[in-house]
Amino acid sequence: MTLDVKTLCLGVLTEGEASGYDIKKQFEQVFSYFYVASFGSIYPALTQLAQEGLVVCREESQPNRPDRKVYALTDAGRERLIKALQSTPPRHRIRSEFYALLHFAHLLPVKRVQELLDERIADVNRTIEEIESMQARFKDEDCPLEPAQRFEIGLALHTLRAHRDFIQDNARALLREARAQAETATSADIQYTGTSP
Amino acid sequence: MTLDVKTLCLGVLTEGEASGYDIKKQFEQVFSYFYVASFGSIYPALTQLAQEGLVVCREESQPNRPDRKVYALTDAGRERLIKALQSTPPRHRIRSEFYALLHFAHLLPVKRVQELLDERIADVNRTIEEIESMQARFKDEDCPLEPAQRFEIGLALHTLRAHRDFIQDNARALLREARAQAETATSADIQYTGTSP
DNA sequence: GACAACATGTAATAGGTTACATGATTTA
DNA sequence: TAAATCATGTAACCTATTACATGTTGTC
Repeated sequence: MTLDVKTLCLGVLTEGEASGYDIKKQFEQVFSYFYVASFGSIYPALTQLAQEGLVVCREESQPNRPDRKVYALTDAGRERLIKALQSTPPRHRIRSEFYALLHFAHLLPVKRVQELLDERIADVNRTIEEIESMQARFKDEDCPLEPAQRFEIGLALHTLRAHRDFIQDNARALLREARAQAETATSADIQYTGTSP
Repeated sequence: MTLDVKTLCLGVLTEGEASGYDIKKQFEQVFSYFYVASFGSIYPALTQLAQEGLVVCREESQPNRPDRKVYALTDAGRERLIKALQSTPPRHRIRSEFYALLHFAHLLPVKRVQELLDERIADVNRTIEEIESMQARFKDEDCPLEPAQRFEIGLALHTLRAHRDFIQDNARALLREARAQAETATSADIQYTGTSP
């Protein structure tokens, strides 16, 4: 079994009522570094959960704002969530264009490789900042994080920083080697430089 | 654009001819920690690539073995690959049941949390060993890895070890806190212990 | 006047996975 | 004799993304 959007929605709803829009924000702010979901999967998920009686829906009209559908967890929903959490194996999959591109970097101009490394560092830094700002938000609101959530955030930050630091510490040497190899290579037959006539 | 199975197949074929079966092995042995693909996606990918003229196929019969279809990269295929590598943004997505489960660990018995951490450590160690054995294989065969490939492997190992070490260094404290919280909680209303009558 | 935030939803499409069908040979 | 390795392929299914449709209010 795999933890799908439906189950994660139940999870978000353990923290209180929410609309599909709210849940999307929660996904972005809290789960984004290990789970991505779009409206196109969240709205249908909520509809299904309501049909199964795992959530209840109440329509709310607001002044100067579109109506919203506010969902709340039912007892059945809570049970279902806990069963799912009990039986889901703790998988962790990576789908990385970055690693794949590195693997074939010898087919690319050195400039492009440098770009890849720079973009990756920027990306990781953005993720780190997002997680840190979430951390700060929870501190302010004094809605305390669970111990396992602090652990989770600590682990994510530690892992991301190690990843970034390795790139920063070894990028120079890699680019130097790559440049040396590019010069040695018999002109244009190995690398695509984009400069052949 | 996203780096799909078709493009990765072209990539594998830059290292020489291969059958679908060979390519699957390459995916498992070399890409497995950042890209997973099954036969159900590889075989159709090769058929399509052949139709597009990006690879050529030659049927080979072997004694005491089933026939195999050996694919080779064409010039068009090589060009297409390089264009894809040039234009693909270096994304890196994680889909982690492990992190998700940690996020809702307060809904689970401490024993289950311990299990999750243990399984994760075992998983990471398995991945590390796989990568190290691949590294060793390349050393033996004296088919030297490209600089960027050594970088890639170094980065993966460094990141995985940091991830594992954080878990190992902090698991005890987490479990202690979780146990303390479980005792404080007013009996069965927060946690599912599986022991209520 | 354009864009972002608020708010929900659907249809087409993408990009896989899983399970099944088939079958010989080698190894434990 | 059971299982693993070699070898290819398809059909059903799943899950989620992208793009679109619709409309208000507040901000630059």
